[in-house]
Amino acid sequence: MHDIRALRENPELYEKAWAAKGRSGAAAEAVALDARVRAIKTASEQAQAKRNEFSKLIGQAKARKDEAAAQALMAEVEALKANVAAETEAEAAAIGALQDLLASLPNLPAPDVPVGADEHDNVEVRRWGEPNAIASPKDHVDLGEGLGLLDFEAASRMSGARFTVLKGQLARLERALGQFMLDMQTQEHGYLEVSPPLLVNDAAAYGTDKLPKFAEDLFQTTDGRWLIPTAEVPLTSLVMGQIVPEEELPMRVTALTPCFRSEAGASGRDTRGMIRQHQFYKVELVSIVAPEDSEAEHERMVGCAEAILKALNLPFRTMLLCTGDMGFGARKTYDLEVWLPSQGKYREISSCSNCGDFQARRMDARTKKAGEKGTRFVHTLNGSGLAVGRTLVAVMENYQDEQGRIAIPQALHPYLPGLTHIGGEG
RNA sequence: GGAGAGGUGGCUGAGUGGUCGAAAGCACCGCACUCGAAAUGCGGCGUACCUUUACCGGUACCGUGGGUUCGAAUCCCACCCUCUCCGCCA
Repeated sequence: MHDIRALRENPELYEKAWAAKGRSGAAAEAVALDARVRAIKTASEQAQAKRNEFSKLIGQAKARKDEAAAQALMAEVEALKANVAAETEAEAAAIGALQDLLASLPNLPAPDVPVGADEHDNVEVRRWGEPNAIASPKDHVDLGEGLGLLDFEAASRMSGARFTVLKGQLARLERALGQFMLDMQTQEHGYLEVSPPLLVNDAAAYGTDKLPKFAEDLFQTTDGRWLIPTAEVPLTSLVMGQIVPEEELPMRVTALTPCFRSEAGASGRDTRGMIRQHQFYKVELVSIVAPEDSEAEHERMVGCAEAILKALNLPFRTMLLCTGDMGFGARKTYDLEVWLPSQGKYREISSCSNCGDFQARRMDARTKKAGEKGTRFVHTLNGSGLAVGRTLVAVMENYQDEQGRIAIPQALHPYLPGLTHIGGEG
C-alpha cells in the first residue's frame, strides 16, 4: 500500500516506477481519485454535521418534553436524510476505488536499485567458492533415483506433477538440512524460532501483498483460508494491527515450514526434478525494524542467508535484482544463487527483500517510541535462509562422486551421526 | 458439534436510543506544595482522516459487517474472537 500523501506531493516519482512496470498513467489516476475522495468526503462530512446538529436539537426538545418542536425539527431533517445517504455512499465508493487502485500497484524500488527489464539486468554483487570440477555431473534426479531414494512416479500417482517422495537417508538429509539452518539462524544470528500456522486468512495474505493480485499463485482451503506460500506470511503477520514499542525492535523471527505454491504461471518451467514443486520446506527469516534501520538490516539478513551456503561449502553468487525482476512488495532484493553442476549455472536458492513500509501500511503495523506522541509504520524484511528443497538439490549435485554417491557436508555431521555418504555401503 | 457467558480507551470497569468520544479508578504527563522525594491538590491525557499557514472546526471509530431510526456503545441480523460445561478428537 502506498502513502497517498507522498504520492500527491511527488507523482512523477511514482509514475516513473509504475510506467516501467506497465502501469503508465496510474499515478495520475490515483491523484485524480484522491482529489475526488477528498472533495466527496468534505461534502459528505458537512451533510452529516448538519444532520447531527438537527438530531441534537431534537434530543434537546425531547428532553424538555417539547414534542411539537421535536416533530417540527424531525420534519425538517427528513429532507436531509436522502442527501446524507447519497453522500456517504459516494464517499465509500470513491475510497474503495482508490484503495483498490493503490493495492494493485507495486512498491517503489529503492534509489540504488539498478534499472533493468528482466533477470539479465541483475547485478552480481559478489561471488563465493569455486565450482568443483566434476566430470559429467549427474543431476539430482538421476542421482536420487539411482540411489532408489527419490521417487517422482509414486508422488505423481498420489498427488500429480511437481511433488516428490524422498526416502531413507535422503529424507533424513532433508530433515538434517532444515534443522541445521534453523539452529544456525537461532543460535548464531539471533532469530527467534517460531512455529506458525500454515493456514492463514485473507487479512494476513493481503497484508503480505499476496492478495488480491496473486490469489492464483496460492492454494485455498474449502473454508476460505490460504495455505502459506512462504512463512513470510505468518511471521510478518505477527505484527499485523499492532503498535510495537520501539525498544522491542529489531524483532527477528524465523520458522521452518512447508510452503505451498500453485505455480500457476510456471507451467512448462523446471518440470524435471524438485527445483520447482507445489510443496517444499523453507527456513524463512523475517525482521521487523524501525524505518531508519531497514537498509542495514537488509545487508545483515543477506549475510545470515549466505552463512548457510558458506557453512555447507556450496559455491554461490549474490545478485542485486534490477527494477524489472523485483517482486511486487519489494523495495530492494538480493537473490542468492547456488551453483548447480548439472545445469552448469547458478540457480536461485534464496531471496532477501526489504519491503520498507509497504507491507506495514497494508497490515497497519506501527511502532511507537516510549513517551513520544504518534506512531510510525515499521519496515518489514523477509528472506529465505534457505529453501531446504533446493539446498538438498545443491548438496546432492555438488557432493556427488563418480559412483553416484553423495558425501555429507562437514557441517551436517552433527545432524547425521556416523553417516559420511549416502549410497554404497554408507 | 451442542449449551451458556462475554468482547467498551494503555489497563480495570460504568454506561434507561438523545450534549456519550464515552463515568470512575489505575497508569502516564505538567503545575503547585517540598531542600528533595513520597503523600496530597489542580490541570492535562485515545486513534485516523478532512478543512486550515496556524488556531479553531468537522467526520468516523465502543469485536467486524449490515440494518432500524431524525439520532445507535445502547435495538435487530449475520459473522469473528475469547471463556465455561458437554460431546468428539491427534
